[in-house]
Amino acid sequence: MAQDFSTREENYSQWYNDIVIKADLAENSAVRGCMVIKPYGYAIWEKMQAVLDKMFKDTGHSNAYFPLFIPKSFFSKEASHVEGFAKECAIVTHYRLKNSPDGKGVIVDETAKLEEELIVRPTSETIIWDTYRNWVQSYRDLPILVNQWANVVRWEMRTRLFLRTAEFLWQEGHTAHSTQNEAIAETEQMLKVYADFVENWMALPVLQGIKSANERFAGAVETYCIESLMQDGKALQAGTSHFLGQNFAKAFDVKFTNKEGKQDYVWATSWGVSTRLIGALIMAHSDDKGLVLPPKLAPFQVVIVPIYKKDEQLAEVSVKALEIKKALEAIGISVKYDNRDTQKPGWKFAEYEFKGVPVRLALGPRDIEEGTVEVARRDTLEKKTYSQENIAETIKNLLEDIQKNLFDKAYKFREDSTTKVDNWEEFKSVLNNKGGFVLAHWDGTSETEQKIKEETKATIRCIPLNNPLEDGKCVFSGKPSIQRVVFAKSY
RNA sequence: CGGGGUGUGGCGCAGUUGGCUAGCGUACUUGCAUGGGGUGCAAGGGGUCGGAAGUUCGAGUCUUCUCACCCCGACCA
Repeated sequence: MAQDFSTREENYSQWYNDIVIKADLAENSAVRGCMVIKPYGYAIWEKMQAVLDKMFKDTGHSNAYFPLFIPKSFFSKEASHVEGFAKECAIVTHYRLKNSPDGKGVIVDETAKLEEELIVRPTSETIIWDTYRNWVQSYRDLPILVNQWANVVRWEMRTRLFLRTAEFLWQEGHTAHSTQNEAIAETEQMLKVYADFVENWMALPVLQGIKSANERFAGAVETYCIESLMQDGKALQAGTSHFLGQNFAKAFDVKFTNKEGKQDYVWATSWGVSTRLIGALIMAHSDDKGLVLPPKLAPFQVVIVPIYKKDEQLAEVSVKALEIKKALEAIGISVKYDNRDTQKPGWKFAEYEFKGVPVRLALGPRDIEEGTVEVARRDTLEKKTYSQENIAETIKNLLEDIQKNLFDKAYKFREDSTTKVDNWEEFKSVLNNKGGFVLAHWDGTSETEQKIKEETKATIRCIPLNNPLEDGKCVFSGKPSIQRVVFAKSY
């Protein structure tokens, strides 16, 4: 069978869709905007969850679970929050169905109308802060360090698998603190956790920074983010961490008695990453032959494909293959031995290639005779024959090398795609022709950012942490500026 | 939510100004050969043409409505 993928060059978004479908990660469901995450795609999410969950626990957090439904009245308690989410909420209005009078199916029973309508959570701040009120009396009850793994619903107009769906999976951390400084430290700590995860596990370099007022989370005082760059030159926000100040504490009346015996509102944070990370993972590393996965997140890191003609040969090859599998597993490498007789070796090679398995071993009668094994790496598509001696060690090093190579490649791409720009013409030209991150001076006003967005589609992705100060003139308004900020078109 | 497009065996598609038995590729099943990069040959099974209503002697084809998906906008993680 010939090439059945779109290439990045031909049609980037089609290429992305093809990979999601053909690598068996997810598919559209019967429900508009909602996807089915298939086992292979879900396995990646489970790996992400496992790593992040440990990171959260290691920083002192515990998991809990709050309801899917939120009373409508909760939403209006925090003004900017409701404004931010009102337009994309799913609402439960009734609790019963009945048989249709015409005998065809069921209809909503109008007599079963809910006293108070329920919102399907687009995020859980309101229900959680309403709950926290009862958990906090004294500074001794703080901090509260809770995370939940959940699904949320945002009624999006236009959806794309993993990148934007009406329902998605995520984690949301919600913490409460007795001081502002402690809450800010928590916000920054979790940003670092995300950056660590995305760089060291997803092999994707990120910029860490804070959002401009326009891009800030609805209800936050400050939004911190990590921003990554995709191969088409568009930015993707990989994670956010919010310092919520006392906004939600005031809205939900969460007070505590401090050491001085005085009442004060608690200080809050929230932080989250979602299944969108899988979209980032796909777009960051994959090529025209399909998915490319970093070894640390691949559902299985190595696949062994036996080559044989007769059953006796398969038996012989299998002995060796299982021996190698065992040796690899002994040092923590996950291995699939694909001895299905229903598919040909060549077919399997192609399949594992577009599913992004980092390393493929082929083992046949010739190898048995010569004590060798053929090793193919997915990232560079190189094929080499190694001795079976020390094969586990060889593969271990190879996996580490692949992980590093993917990061380095993505890092180089980001560096090559980052441009300093000092005038408006150049700004527009770089965005339209080259894309990527554009570092430019900005006068700090929302109006300017808004106008730039209208003219170029680019937004401020972040103001980097520890950003070097540098006098200059705003690329749009010409007004004085003290630093460059990061502009890009984004997902 | 606006503009454009597409819905025909699992998947990808063809189907003329309405016409008689709805095709092709691939996948699937069986057999034989094959097996170090998506095997070859042969024989088979599978479709109320997205759904509903209408026009007509006759609808995959025309009309209206509806649903879903894709692309481009506005909005958003």
